[in-house]
Amino acid sequence: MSERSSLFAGRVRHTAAPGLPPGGVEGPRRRILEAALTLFARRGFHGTSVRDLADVLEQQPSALYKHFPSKEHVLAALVQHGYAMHHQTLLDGLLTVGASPVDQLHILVEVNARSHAQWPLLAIVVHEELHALPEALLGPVVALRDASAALLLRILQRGSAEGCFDVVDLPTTAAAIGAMGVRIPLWFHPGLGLDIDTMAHRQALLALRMVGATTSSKASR
Amino acid sequence: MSERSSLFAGRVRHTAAPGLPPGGVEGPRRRILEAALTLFARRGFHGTSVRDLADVLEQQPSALYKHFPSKEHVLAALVQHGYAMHHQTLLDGLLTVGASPVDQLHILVEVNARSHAQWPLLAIVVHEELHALPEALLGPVVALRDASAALLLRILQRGSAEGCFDVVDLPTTAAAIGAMGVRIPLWFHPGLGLDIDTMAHRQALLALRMVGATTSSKASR
DNA sequence: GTCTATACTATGATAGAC
DNA sequence: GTCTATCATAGTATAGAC
Repeated sequence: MSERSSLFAGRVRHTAAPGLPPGGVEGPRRRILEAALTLFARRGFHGTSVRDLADVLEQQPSALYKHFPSKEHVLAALVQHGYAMHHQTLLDGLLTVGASPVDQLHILVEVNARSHAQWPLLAIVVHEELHALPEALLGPVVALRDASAALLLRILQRGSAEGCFDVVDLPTTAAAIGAMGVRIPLWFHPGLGLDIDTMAHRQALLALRMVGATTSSKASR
Repeated sequence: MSERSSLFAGRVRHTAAPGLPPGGVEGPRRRILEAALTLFARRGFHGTSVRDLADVLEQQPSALYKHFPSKEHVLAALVQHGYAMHHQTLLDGLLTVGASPVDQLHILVEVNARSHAQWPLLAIVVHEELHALPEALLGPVVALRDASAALLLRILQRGSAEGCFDVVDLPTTAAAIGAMGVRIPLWFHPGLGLDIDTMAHRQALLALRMVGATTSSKASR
């Protein structure tokens, strides 16, 4: 339980390449984003200088400014990429199930967990470096995050209204379910002998337990 | 659900004074720690300069170096203070209950939640800025954190062995329970119309649900 | 124990040649 | 689109007077 594992705090563990999900940008912009992703995840946005980034890329700092107008724009692109991918993942998951809140919560938690486990560097940067974005770059990005949160809240509300959930307290429960996913990059890694799909499935079971809905057509191990 | 609330990410919200729990240091060192706490929580360790800190204190940067040998030592003192207070809180809580794993899990989650809700600035700095500490200052501090994590794990293991818990998966469950507490400073605030004790009690209920132990002598609302 | 003054380095970003 | 060279500022930390 040591080697600096952590249920309560920590930072990123392994430097899984590529780190950045496919899609969106390509070419030199992508190369820069991948390098920045690793550095920001390990040392933080303010802990990473433009020179550090240029060193990893084996380029001069000035070369980066042909692709991004500032260091902050690099972070903004990463966060945007992360939230967009994540939100799309949630929507894709929801499309695979029916109208049952139980099934919807199950799949939402499952794909959320898979997403965080599969792209831990991106999850870290998005969650822990967002505060470094200036207001101007924050707005568009936060809208996507709020949309994802709203999905969870709506499912919990519908499940309560329909009587299939027994939700103790909406904000506390939603926050607990969200927290479970967000923290994945800080403790989960392949070396645990627990594969991503199993872990994701078990998080879904935990979420269903939290809302008092132990039975699910999808929950049968 | 907007105004930048956040189930999935965020930063600190309100600047509740004093922010730093009582005990330990006093005098000028304490004044410095309190100012640093607010700044580190809001802008991060690397996002805060010694000049920023001196400005808040209405002193010259050089004055700080009579009390701390470096900026990193200020962070180390904060993290140490935070982990020590937190661990003591957990132990104090456990002393108030008997040998039942159900009661022990209940009280552990409850006092953990209260601690995070009451000292959100400190929790933020401890959890999100720990990575900025150099190895030399990290060791002693991390030992306390691991001891706290071990308490939770042992309770879960005992409860499983005694048959009062049905734990789906030890690391996943422990991480989920820990995550729930760690994220409190990012969404909970007094303005929600949910007081600390109620929220803490409900987190304890959620934890008991996660381990399949819905009944508890302390859990009766 | 605080001040003024300053050393020295690192930082984000730009200019202009190729 | 990358390079060399450089600017202006901000960074951590120290020296020495009071």
